[in-house]
Amino acid sequence: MFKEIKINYGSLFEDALLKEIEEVGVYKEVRKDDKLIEIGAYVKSMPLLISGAIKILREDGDGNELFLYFLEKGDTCAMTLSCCIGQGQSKIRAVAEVDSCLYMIPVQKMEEWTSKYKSWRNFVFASYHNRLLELLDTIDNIAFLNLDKRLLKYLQDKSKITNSNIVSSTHQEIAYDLNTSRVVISRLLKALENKKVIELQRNKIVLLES
DNA sequence: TCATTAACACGGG
DNA sequence: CCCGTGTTAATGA
Repeated sequence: MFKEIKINYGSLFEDALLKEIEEVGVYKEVRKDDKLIEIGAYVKSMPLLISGAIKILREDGDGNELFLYFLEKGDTCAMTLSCCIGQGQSKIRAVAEVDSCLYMIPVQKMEEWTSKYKSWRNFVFASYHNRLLELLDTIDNIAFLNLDKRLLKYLQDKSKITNSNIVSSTHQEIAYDLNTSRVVISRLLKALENKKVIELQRNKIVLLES
């Protein structure tokens, strides 16, 4: 299983670091909808994503969820990084979007590697950078785009991470992620279908060629 | 005007 | 039958 690490991270990390990852890392497989991190949880290890995709969600005081972004292979969780530095609790929830494979690294190693390996520092900074850009993009979406644009982007994101133009979600699930009601999603999806952008089926949404 | 909530009918598995 | 879907009416921001 370690060769998976090498394939996805080999170009980023020097051999000595790869060797350490192999020694202390724990390989883990998760199924779709498995919860990886709960809000308020203390983070004990940081994940290196090898395959699959993780959905990152925020939650308001009333328990309403809001989709933030997806993590894909080669990504790590920036929230975890910040938790490790500040010893804090997670502010987000992480749920496996599809069956995924991870390498779990104990947080104690974080600090050690940060001073020891240049490539690790670069990786951490790059991860922060990417997450920040991703978040800005999401904020733009929420603040400046109408819900129909947001919905379309959500579908396209989802299609991208599953490498398929078929999105298997119910209208209700989408409504939860975008923090709105199913009626609205149904109506907007219907409108998109009329515009020949998508095709609707039960439990399935087919994205047509654009 | 547009979202939300509740309610209802339709239909496929 | 159960659940996802499509629609409408009432209400509110």
